[in-house]
Amino acid sequence: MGRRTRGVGQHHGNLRAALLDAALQIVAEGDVAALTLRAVARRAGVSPGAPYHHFADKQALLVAVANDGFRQLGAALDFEPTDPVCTFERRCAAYVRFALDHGAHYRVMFSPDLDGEGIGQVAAAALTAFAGLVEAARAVTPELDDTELHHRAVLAWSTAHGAVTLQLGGMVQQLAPALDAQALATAVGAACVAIVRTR
Amino acid sequence: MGRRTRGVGQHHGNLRAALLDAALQIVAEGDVAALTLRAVARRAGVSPGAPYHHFADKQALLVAVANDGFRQLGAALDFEPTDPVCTFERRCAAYVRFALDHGAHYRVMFSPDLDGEGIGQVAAAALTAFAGLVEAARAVTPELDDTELHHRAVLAWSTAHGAVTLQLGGMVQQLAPALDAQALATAVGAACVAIVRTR
DNA sequence: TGTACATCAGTGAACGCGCGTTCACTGATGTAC
DNA sequence: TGTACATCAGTGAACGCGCGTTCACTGATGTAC
Repeated sequence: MGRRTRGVGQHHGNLRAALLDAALQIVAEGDVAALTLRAVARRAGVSPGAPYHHFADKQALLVAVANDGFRQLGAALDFEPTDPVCTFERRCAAYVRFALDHGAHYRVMFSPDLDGEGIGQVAAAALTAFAGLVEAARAVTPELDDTELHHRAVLAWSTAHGAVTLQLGGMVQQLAPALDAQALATAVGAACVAIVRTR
Repeated sequence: MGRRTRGVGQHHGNLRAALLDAALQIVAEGDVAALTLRAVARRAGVSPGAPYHHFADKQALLVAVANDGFRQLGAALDFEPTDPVCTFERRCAAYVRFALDHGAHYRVMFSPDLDGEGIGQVAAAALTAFAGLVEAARAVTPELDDTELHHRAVLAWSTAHGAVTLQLGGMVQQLAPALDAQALATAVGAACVAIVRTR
């Protein structure tokens, strides 16, 4: 259980975590396309076969990264609700802030390369996050029926997700240089409130 | 210039266009990751080397698809302005409608795989599209300064882009089954108006 | 209208590469006695 | 405290594959005379 001397050619100690870390580093530097199992192993200083002692295959590694991300996102959005509008606004802004602070995680979480087994888990995690958004919206406009509430929540999520995607792609920087990560998060929060309250 | 008999082993006639078509078909069926030059050639019924008579390399093919998409998007958004609010709303909705109707195009247009030469062209096209959005927003709220106008336009674009991305990923279908493409476009239009007008 | 010829747009085989995955192996670790 | 042994978590070589790209080639097309 304790640290061991990192002598040549034997056990690593905590390779699983190191592989997840390495994966995030790779995504942070290049795009998701650079995220190959061999590159991850290389980055972790380990042979190409080593990851298979911790993950069934490449997909399992991707799924683990995504689940990790959704877990952290859940934690980032989990704070005591206060005033309904304020809570909803903060939640939306926190979503954007988290996504921009954890760009690599976020990219994997929404990567179209996520496929096969275990993706159900990931989808469920995304759904849970969305449910939180719906509930926060319900507190703001309790008079709306469930369908309308879901529609508004989809629009709010679209705004947050779109802002994150455009920013991570470097486009916001080009179009509105004054909008840094923090300002973007705040602006998205306000926009989401406007969306839910409109009409 | 006329059609020729498609006899074995000779000229194709209009391979360039056929390759662009094939690329779109492939993206429409799988994800962008399935879009390999060899797959495109295969789909077009041609040898792996043939595309090189029409495109310098794989990137050039991607760029051509993206430029094609932006050109068509520009056309879809180019209609006579009427009432400012109505025009802005219609433009945003038309953006979403176009993107969903041309999902394959859209995916390539915003693919992170777009790199290298010629990407400047694509970026310029995206910027032009954005400028149109800003102008439409300016007509709605002429009292805002340029910076604030750009910020609102970024948020509106985020909403449209996010909605398209989530829908193309199949997530909207899961979260709000009643929101089909048309309804989503309409809802995004209304949301964008709310965003630009807010405060 | 024919003929010679340059050009164009294909073919198909080949290249080197990095990928995901497998597998026999090996040395370190932890446990039973 | 030692010793025998099962297990664990690595190595590194190898596999087959599809990729992007190149290249010598070839047959069809279009033009000059």
